[in-house]
Amino acid sequence: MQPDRRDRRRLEAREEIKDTARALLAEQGAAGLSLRAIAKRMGMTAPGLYHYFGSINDLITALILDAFTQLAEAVEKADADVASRGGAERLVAVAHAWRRWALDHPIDFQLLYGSPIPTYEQPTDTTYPAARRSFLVTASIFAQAIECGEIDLPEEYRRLPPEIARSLDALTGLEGHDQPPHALYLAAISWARLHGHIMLELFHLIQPVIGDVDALFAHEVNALIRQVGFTPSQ
Amino acid sequence: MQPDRRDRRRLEAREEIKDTARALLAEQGAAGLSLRAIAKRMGMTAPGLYHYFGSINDLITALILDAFTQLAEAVEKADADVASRGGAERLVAVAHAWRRWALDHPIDFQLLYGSPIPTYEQPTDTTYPAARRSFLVTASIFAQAIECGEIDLPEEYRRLPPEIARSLDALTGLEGHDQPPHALYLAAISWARLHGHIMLELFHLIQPVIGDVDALFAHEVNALIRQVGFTPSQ
DNA sequence: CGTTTTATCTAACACTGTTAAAATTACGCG
DNA sequence: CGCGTAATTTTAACAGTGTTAGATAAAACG
Repeated sequence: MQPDRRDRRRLEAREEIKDTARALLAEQGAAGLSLRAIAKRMGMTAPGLYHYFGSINDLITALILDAFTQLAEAVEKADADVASRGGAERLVAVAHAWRRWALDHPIDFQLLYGSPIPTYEQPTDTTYPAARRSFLVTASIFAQAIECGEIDLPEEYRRLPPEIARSLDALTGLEGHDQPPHALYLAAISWARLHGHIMLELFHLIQPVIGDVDALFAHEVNALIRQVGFTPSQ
Repeated sequence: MQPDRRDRRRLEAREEIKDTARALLAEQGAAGLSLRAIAKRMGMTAPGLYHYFGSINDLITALILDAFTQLAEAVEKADADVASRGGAERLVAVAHAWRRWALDHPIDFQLLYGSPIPTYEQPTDTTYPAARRSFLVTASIFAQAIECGEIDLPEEYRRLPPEIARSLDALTGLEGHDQPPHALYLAAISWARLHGHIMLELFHLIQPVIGDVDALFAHEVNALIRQVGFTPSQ
């Protein structure tokens, strides 16, 4: 017997299903995603897919995990491209890459950070590690910037609330979280600011008042850089 | 004939349908919402609902509009309760009321700012005015604070990007937008920051790293107050 | 070749939104 | 009161959905 060959065939089939789902998702949005549609496009029938995914929820979860790593890779690449520069520039690059990926993959992004499928319930324990990968890029930048003295922490971020400091202390050193508390905190609030802009933009809620959302985002990223304490001259 | 009586009956039926939908939504989430479920609970059949709503999309849109005004009223009330105080305190009150409403009505909030129903497409031109009402509360606070000299604009917000300034200038004076450009801009970025925190919190994405999200939000609101230039002493 | 495992299909169930047509109810007026 | 009209509501049906059970085809192994 050749389990490799069979397993490979099985994995290929899983990939083909996911690719078809992604294509359907891109063409017709979340409403166009259905097992029967996927199966028809692949030349088979819906129940056949159950040999590769236990349910449509499992399939969606797989798509979400893939999308998270795709986002993380885009963000990591953007960071790597300017790795030689200072933390401020790296953070700017990461922020713009993050937004760009969201705008280029709106359905995937809503799959990650919205809940476009009513029947679908996100298995938080599974998806969070995938979500964390992008976050850690930001956290690492802050960690290094703090260590290198690129950041002069403003008063409001110098002393963290004790409850939060406790959580962050407990986290530091744990599984991949080798960043100091301040880096994690700054990364978290940066993530939230970034995320808010992107989501409002994706839903076209901020365009009517601001108009040029590109300029808004660029300006706000610059403001963020200053407000977290990056020294302007550097 | 008494059109008033019939119209009133019709409006009451519409309200009953929406209330039933809200109850179903609260009990079973977005997945539990269906015309047949609503009809069954009301003691009628699904096609009967079509005399009150053209489609389930129309019904959802109505729910969204109601939720937007409910959010706006909560925010306006929070502002009114501290109307005598300074802009900083008003903004803090509004921010917390906003978050509180979101946490107390997670499904409604996702209905507003997510797209929980795949087949549903938001009629932006209809929902945006409703969304704007909450936004205008924040904008008004900023407008008054700027006028009263409560705000000493930091460098990064003193000069706005020309593309944005142009949009904001065009908006000022138009339909209810009597706020100066800087007030609108500060309100927009505050909204985005607020929104990002709330969304990440609703999806339980920020708890694993921060822990005490109440403390995080309170701290970030305080940071926002300072960063937009509210004088600390006031 | 036969056997056994793997993969896929057909049929069915309980749902979904929606439409057409029929049936029922309520109302105003002579 | 009773008739006629208009407003409601129901039944039946269509085309979808995810999912399961059981039969069937295909491939792999001895």
